[in-house]
Amino acid sequence: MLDLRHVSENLADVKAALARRGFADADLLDRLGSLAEERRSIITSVDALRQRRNEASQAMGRVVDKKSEEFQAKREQLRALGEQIKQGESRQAEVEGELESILLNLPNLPHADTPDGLSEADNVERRVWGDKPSFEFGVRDHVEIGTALGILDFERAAKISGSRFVVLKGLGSRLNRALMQLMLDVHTSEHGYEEVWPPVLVKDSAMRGTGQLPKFAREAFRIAKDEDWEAEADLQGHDLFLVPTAEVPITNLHAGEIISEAQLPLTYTGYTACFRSEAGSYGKDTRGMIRVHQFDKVELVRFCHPDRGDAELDKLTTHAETILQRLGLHYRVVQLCAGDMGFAAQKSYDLEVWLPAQNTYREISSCSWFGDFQARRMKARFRPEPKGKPQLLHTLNGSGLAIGRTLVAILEQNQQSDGSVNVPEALVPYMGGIERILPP
RNA sequence: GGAGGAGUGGCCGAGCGGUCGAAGGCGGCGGAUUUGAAAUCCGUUGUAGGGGCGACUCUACCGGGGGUUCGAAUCCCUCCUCCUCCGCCA
Repeated sequence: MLDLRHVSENLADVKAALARRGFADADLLDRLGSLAEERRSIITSVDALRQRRNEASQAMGRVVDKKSEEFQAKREQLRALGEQIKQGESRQAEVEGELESILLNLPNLPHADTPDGLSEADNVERRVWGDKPSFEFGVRDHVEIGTALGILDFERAAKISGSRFVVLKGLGSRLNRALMQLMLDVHTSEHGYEEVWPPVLVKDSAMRGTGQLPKFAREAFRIAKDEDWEAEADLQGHDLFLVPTAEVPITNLHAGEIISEAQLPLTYTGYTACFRSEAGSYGKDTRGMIRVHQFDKVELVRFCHPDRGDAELDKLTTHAETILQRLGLHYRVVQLCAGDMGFAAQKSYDLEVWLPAQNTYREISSCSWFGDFQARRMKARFRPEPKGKPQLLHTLNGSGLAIGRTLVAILEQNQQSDGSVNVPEALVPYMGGIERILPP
């Protein structure tokens, strides 16, 4: 969420910044400006009325004879004043409600470093690691490879759960588990993250905190708690959502808290299954396990001092990259342009791994710096040393990595002419010494 | 699912419907004392939003929301959370 004061005092700048990401609803921002003004004048007048009432009420408390006519008359007067206050308060609540709903739907302002552009095509390649593997045989995609090896089963997944699901079997399942362990081990013991295993069902307040709600409700799976199932459209805390990423529960760990500055940065890594409805992506990546409703991911989350955000983003990105390097997977890093960034991000790098069967790089990690955007929604603050006023934290997160897509990349980049797949050296210990997955 | 109990400031904990943003303690900060430290003493110490160049001032907040009242931390309703006991359960 953007700061109301900042937005209303810098309307033109905010409009321009939002336009960079393709958000061009100038009327909405004007509406916000006039509401902000109205809000201030209501507060001023209601406060004055309240002050009058407080003084008068206190005077009444000191009156000895509470049965006197004077007292009765005064009481009538104050009753009218009370009505006025009530009216003012309800108008204030109305105005603030509308302001909040506008603010909750405004995306973050792109950072000055974020390049211009409105689509994926405008992203900027920052670096490339490794070389494209070359094959002297026709490359096959992960669906073919995995199915032939008997480690991926899309047909049975569809039987059980429908399209966009996969069953991992045998060494496929083991590979998935090995990846999870490798990632968590590296991030905890080499990069200093604290490991957490959070709930994957979360309240709407958590989804709001990180920015998934209210705008992207359709992209989440929602669990109804009781027979309200279809009845209630508004989200009043009765429902739970399946997390689309561990970012949600882990970032919300510190919602409503005030952290002491000395504890910063706070860094967490955690594995969760992730659930996405993929509404609006019909027909996109329908084959294979690139885009599925349920996948596994190890996430990295950092909370830091506002001055450190940029450096923290570089660090976080490097941590995610380490995994790809350990696995020997060819990839590149692109910086997202303003229009391609997520709703809450102000600066983002994507890690894109090479998929030979698609002859393209595909996102396997997205590392973002959110500034105080999420922190404001969550009320996550820190206290500057030694005795300063609480200030909003900065939050960052990135996939480290999406396990499913990593598995795809391994199958495709490490495929052999005989249909087997080499297990990356770093994973061999986690695979019980198995170095190669052979066809049955 | 059934029966009870509780939610107050960073923490603990008091609080007859008016003088309560809230006693007291702990913690934090500043100072005195000390060669230094501990101990002791004195002072200070919430958040947010208005107004003012500023000193400052006003308003709101005692789990959330609603109500009663001239006036609510205190009374009523409702929701949420936590705890205890019983049942069920991986």
